[in-house]
Amino acid sequence: MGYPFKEIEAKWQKAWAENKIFNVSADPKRKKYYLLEMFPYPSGKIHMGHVRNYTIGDVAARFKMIQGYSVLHPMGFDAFGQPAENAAIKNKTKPDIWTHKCIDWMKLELERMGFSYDWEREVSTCDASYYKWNQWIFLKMFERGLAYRKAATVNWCPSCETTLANEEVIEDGCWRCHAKVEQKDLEQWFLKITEYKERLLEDLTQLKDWPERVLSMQTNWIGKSQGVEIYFRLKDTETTIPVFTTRVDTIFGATYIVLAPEHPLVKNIIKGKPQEKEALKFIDKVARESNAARISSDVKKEGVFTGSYAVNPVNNEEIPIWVADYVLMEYGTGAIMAVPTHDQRDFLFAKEHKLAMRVVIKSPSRNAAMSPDEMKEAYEGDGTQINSAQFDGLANQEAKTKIAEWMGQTGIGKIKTHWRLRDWLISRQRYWGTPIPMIYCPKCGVVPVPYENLPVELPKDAPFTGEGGSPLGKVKEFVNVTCPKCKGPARRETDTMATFFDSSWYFLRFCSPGFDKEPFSKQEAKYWMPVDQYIGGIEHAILHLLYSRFFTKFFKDLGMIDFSEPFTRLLTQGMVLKEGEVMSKSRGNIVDPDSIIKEYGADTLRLFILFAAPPETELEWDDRGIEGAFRFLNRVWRIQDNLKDKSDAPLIRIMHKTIKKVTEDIESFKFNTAIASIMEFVNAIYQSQADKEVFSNLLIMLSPFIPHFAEELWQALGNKESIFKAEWPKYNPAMLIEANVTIVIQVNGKVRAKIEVPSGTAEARLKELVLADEKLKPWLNSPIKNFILVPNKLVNIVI
RNA sequence: GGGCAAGUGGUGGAAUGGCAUACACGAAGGACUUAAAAUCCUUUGGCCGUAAGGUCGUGAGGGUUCAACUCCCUCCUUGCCCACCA
Repeated sequence: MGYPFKEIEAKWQKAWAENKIFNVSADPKRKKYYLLEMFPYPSGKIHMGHVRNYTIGDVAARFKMIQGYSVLHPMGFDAFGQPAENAAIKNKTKPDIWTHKCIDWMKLELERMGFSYDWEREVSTCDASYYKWNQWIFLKMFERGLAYRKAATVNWCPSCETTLANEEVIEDGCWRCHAKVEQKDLEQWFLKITEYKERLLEDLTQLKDWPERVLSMQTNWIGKSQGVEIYFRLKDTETTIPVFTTRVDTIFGATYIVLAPEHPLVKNIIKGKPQEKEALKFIDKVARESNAARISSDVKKEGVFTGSYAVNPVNNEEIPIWVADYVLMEYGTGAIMAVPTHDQRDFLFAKEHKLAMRVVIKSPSRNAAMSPDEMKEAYEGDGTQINSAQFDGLANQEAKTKIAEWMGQTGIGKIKTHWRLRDWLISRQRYWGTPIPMIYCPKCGVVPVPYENLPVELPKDAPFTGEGGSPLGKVKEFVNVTCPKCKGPARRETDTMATFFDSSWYFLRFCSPGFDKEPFSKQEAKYWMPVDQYIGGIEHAILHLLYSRFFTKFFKDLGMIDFSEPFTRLLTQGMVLKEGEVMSKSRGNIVDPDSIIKEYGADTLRLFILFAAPPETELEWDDRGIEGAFRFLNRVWRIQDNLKDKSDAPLIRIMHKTIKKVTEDIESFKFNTAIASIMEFVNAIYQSQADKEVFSNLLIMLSPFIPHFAEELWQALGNKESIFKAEWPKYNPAMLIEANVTIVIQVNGKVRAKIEVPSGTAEARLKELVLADEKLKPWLNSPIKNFILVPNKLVNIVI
């Protein structure tokens, strides 16, 4: 029962496609708006997360469209990647066939939701016409030394049999299958994202319309930390041990040094010492432990004395050198100076091993410095320098600068900045990805494939079983090539690119999807870019967004674009939950969008999802909420049969208020409250009588949310053009001013009465009226101390 | 351990210094109906009260203010991200 959504939705989806109302081209006379949602991985079925993401985007796109913008709203598929390979093995087909089947099906589902995409711009990253440009970009990076090869210990997932980027290792497990990650040595291709670290960090300040959360995650990931590298000398030798510290103000409190167990110096300095045997045993033990185990044992910090001493360059003090598991070789110099009084980890370690301590910062909240014996924990706060020679008496923050300068001058140390960001490992020993366009020649070495030979096409029939090694290595015609330089026999690179490469620039490709001279047309990109609004999940807050920013800066350096940030505004939508848990196959709590569309229609699904929660927060799925949304649509549907010649004056006032509220709310992505105020408006129509004009405005306001429904009723009113060519209604500010206003009267902050007075009543007159109010009499039994007036709203009488 | 969010009726949520709980769901009652569905109308935070009305109430405690869900401090809980990062 209910309105005939099935026919209506099919009818308008067809009509919109035939009339190409969502197909746009660059039009310098109109203002552009580029709205982009993160394109999906074609798994075969859309889920509620997609529906939510794309519905939010569709509202914004259609809203801008009705406001007269030239709106670019494209869609495509992030089509390379492991799951297609796995699915192809399982279903005894080929990734190519499998993926295209999935794309066709998903496209159908997206069309059924009524999204306003310009399908003429569709791209799939697995098509040679797309990945050709991945290879082109790679070659450009190679020319500039940004793509390089190096032997490295890499994260290896034994289950997926491939290498993983640092970013893809989550708490010692593979990000996809959670299998325990192992370490393995391989020759790999890296992208030098670290070359852009300063710009990636600095430009975050330009991103005023990104969520705070995402900015701080990116900042943490880049991980800039400023400090000093101090050169300790190994006692009785000329060997220096550099250590990195951000707390150079505590240098006079350093009472020992700690090296990471993997530190290259360790084996040297224990040689022949009585502690050698014990130390070797310890190092071996740590080496066998996984990273996770090392981190989880955070309660107890283990370590051994090496038998050697270092000389503290600031005071020539000899201090013991230890090896401990809480120092990591990957960070800093793999060696630290330990200041147990002012660093909690050092404190615990020193207590455990009865090492010396010295206080060098006096807390401002105490008269005298603490003695190390009475300390229960390290003091990590600010204070005044003590026991610090010529720096005594300085505030420690000031001392930081002074000591660093002094060290620089004397050569004791050097101001240094450390970064957490590592270069990006993009080689994958997998089939379903972009072939890396490189050739290995026994004579010429590493030779890039010439531009005119692109694309290096992925062979259609690689024999892959999912077991070890790269499937491309088994295709002889692919591997065996002639060297472009010497024409001698050579071997092709058989690794493919990480799929994050594909998605790092697709937003540029959408500007000119068929362009065949370069990855994108500079002219088109100049018109459409940057993306005005980007929408997607928080799970991409670091990787995808960081890589896209990196690529954008690279294109700027190539002179292809003149902006440095790709996404002006970013919205990260919340997840869809059911019974408080994320919808997922493994939990078995999935609601299939298709079944909802069949039963209630796409408009009902859209309305529910937009109304149930604001876009950024989590959304709790509720079957009854769907029915509520459907009921509302039917309620609006019935209005058309009861239109009158003239609307009531109060209803027209409410309409103007509603227009204001809905316009502002949509602009700030508060779709739930925009819909709520439309519902109030509909309730008011039911209490009153509406004419065609009022109803038309109602439909336009509804159209971004429930497009088929609004279009149907719009044209049923006799309109020949699409509602999306109509004009967004404007409110008349004069209609918002009420003749009478209700004034809330408080006594000592508590509401005691309400009176209705003409809008703009003067204070003296209002006071008179208020004090005459009968209801207030019992409360005004003491002298009035103060009379506070908030115009047209409230008075508070203080007694 | 650090950072960032968030905590409001039976439920999703609204209000960002000025009437706490808009809008919706659910529930209860009524109208229509042979009946049901659908629809329409009414009520719906707790406690006291027949009622008028009073009183308490936005995770806990304190503070600022004429006035605090909103701002400040301390704490608790949950979620997300980072993490022996020197």
